[in-house]
Amino acid sequence: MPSEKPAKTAAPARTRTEKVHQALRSAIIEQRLAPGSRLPEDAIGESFGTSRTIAREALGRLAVEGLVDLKPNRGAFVANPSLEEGRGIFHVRRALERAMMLDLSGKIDPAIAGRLRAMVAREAAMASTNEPEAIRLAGEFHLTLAQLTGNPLLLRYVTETVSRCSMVLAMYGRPHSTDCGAREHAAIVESLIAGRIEEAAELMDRHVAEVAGRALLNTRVEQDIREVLASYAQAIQHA
Amino acid sequence: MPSEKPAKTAAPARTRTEKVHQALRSAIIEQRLAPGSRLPEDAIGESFGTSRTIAREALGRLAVEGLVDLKPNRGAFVANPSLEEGRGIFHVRRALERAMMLDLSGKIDPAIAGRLRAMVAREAAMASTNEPEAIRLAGEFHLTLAQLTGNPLLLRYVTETVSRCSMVLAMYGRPHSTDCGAREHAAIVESLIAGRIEEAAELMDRHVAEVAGRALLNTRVEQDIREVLASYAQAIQHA
DNA sequence: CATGCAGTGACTGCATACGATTTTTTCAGC
DNA sequence: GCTGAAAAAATCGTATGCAGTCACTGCATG
Repeated sequence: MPSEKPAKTAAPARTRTEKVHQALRSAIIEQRLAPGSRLPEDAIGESFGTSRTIAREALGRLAVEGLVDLKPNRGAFVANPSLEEGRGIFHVRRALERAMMLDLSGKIDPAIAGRLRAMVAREAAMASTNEPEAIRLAGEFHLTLAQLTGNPLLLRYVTETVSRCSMVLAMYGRPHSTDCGAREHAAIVESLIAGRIEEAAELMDRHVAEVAGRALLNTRVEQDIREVLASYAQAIQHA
Repeated sequence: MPSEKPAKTAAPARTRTEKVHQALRSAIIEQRLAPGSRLPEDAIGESFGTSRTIAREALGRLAVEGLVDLKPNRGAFVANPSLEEGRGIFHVRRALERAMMLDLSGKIDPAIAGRLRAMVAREAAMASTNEPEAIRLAGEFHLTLAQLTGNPLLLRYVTETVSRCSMVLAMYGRPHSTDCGAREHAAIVESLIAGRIEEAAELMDRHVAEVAGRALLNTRVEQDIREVLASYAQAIQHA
């Protein structure tokens, strides 16, 4: 049982289905639920004090979002993207965030500028003291920018890709590879505020590419049980 | 009752939920269901010979896709994007399809080249004789390219945006504004086959922008009842 | 010792039932 | 006839129950 409460997102979540939907999403993104693990409807219902109906519906929606795999007659599993899929997700995110920056042209007034600077400052402060919080803030930074475009679809896609990217990073990224984000975010914000949109877009593009590169290039994680067991099998043979 | 059968998509759709999900999606995209119309769970269940459970789950998933609006305790409605949202959707699509083209670098072998040329040829042939089919083929062209990238997320997003763009076009586009697509598609394919990826991306970018522009730029539809009634109110005052 | 097969258990797929909430209709009072 | 409140209808939100399907275990067989 997790000791700390899961982070709450924005919306109030009227119905239980939505509550469970969001809770599961957070749990998956925050890696409380390991990729590939089973998600039985019963267990979820019991955890949240609801019936299977709710759990079932939430799982269906998460499947649409790509956070869980739904296998017919077998049940739901936390998505377990391959390294290759991870690269693909980052690729899409990069394109989206570039478009997002271009869309922000003329939408940065002084009040917003202040808010963005404050966000980045908080992020920088957390970088050395509270890493999980820093990671969360880094993600929120991108989401805030997406929100500023006023484009609901863009917001949805950026939200989804950011979620899945953090999942991929947790799976394949090296630890401590995230703390460098604040400085880059700051540069992006300053370009944005100065109205140098093209430059900001370029910076963002490189930022996302670098985050992807840091994590995905050289790491390799065994996907298959057999790969994991191979080394043990060898050990046995040598013994 | 519709006389022709709805078009079937790729997947076999094992469960009834998935079947209803896909059927509703097709119905919405093909404009069989007008934007804004109610989607009562009972009615849907009855139409498909299932219980509300199925209908409800399908609606929830469609809501995640953005094709229906789910209002708490009120029910589901076919999405009714404003002109502004329509522009936003096209904006996202443009970014995605640009990324898609760049992703196709080195993935066009002779066999694929042939397939693409054939597709465009069929499209051109249909342009004057069978317009609905031409529109369908035009959409399929984009989907085929997305599939060729081998990036599942990109495919999903392109599929979604293409769907929603055709919806938006049907709502706000002028009639007969779609037939010019084949020539542009041909140019894109030739650049692609020749390996001039940057050029192909540029062409695609302009292509999507133009499709959007043709439809959305000069048309204006009153979104709000009040806007519609404003002129009448004025007339009364003048009388 | 490896392989095939039937029994068992767990879990999903779907339908139905009931309480809650919203919308519409009805009807009394002005 | 219009306004407003109360009753009625419609429809959603959720729980529960049953049947179907799949995976797994253990045993028999080559």
